[in-house]
Amino acid sequence: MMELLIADIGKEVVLSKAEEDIIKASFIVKKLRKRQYLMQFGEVFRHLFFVEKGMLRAYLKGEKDMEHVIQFAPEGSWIPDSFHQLEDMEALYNIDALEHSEVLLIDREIYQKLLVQVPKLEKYFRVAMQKRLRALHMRVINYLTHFAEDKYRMFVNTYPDIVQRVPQHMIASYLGIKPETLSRNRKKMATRRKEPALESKA
Amino acid sequence: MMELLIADIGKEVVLSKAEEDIIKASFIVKKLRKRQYLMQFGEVFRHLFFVEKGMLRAYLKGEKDMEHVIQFAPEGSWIPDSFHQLEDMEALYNIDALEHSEVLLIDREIYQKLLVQVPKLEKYFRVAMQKRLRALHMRVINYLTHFAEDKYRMFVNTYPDIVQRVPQHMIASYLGIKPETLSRNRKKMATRRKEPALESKA
DNA sequence: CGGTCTCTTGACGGAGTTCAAAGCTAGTGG
DNA sequence: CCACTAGCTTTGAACTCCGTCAAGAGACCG
Repeated sequence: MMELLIADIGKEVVLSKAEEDIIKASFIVKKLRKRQYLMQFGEVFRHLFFVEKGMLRAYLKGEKDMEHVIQFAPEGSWIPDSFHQLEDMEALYNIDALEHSEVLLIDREIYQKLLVQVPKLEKYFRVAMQKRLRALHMRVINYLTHFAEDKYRMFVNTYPDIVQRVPQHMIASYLGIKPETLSRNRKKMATRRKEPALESKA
Repeated sequence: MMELLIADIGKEVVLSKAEEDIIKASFIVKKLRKRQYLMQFGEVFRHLFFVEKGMLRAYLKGEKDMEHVIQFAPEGSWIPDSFHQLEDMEALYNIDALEHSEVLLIDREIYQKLLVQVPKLEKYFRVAMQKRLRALHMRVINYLTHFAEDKYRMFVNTYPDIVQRVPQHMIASYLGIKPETLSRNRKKMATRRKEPALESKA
């Protein structure tokens, strides 16, 4: 229980057994079945979430119920996109489970207390935030390189594991392209790899 | 001198006169003329920058010397995109001045010391980082809306001041569209506003 | 007043979207 | 355990928005 969280923190700072116990006591475990909501647009959210097992997704709905995927959160991730909203506030998006998942919840008030009890966590969270900033940055840069094919290629390189686990149309949504376009591009990429040089006559 | 920085910090935390002085002593003022570089791709950068006056821009060069604007930084901003890289590292992009500007530099080692001397700055910087995360988030969401016109409209709503001060082609670059496209869209938007209903015959 | 920088406009081509339909796959319930 | 359905991927054809290339006009600065 909570091994992944403890391990993730352990990558940044060294925890005593006592500190581990304090941390563990601050979280609540919640199990989600596939498709189940963790949070919905407009709710006031009082918690931070760590994905211990499975995969979650943050997304919002645009025109004609178009879904825009904001973030994929496989086990080991914080969601939403860590901590950029610590004040009380209505959620800007929906979060649901793409697989049967286990999520660790921490109330934001308890989170504040935890930081006082185990100050070295400050560093852990600051680093997590920096990682997210960097990732978002790379994503923006990715969007600026124009072609859909390049965007997809970059996504596959960066998140090979996620590609295997989520439906294609959600990746398309994350990249800001249509599922049909992604399907066609994948085909193009595949055939190109098979026939690097093409004979004009047999 | 440094009024804007002190005022910006003052919005988050209350500073004593002594603390103000410590802060002021930690920064160096640098004046930049229009087009002058503050930092170039590949340099190891040892400083954080606060824009006290004028406007700066972070950008990178892609294929065929295409410039991609990453960030606009008017007075009151930190650049680059605050703090996601505090370790020694080569700059990922160029930063130059779009107007005659004044920038406050702080060496990263001195920055670390400053945080120890004036711990309440931790909060200021954490909040600044959160603001950046949120802004980047909104930008990603903006990219997901397909049409160039929508992207531009959203930019104008979010940064009406910047629109007035920087060349259009840089805004186009920031949005990931071509200057020609932006020009055409602006025209469409303008004419549409002038003639909401159109007579088919005179 | 000359050069650079910027914005505009036109014509053409190409990448991506839309709409529609059919084939696949996997989860669910009988 | 099979059958059925709902969700997902693929494919096609027509169309649209955007990019490319090119040229010209206006604005600013030295």
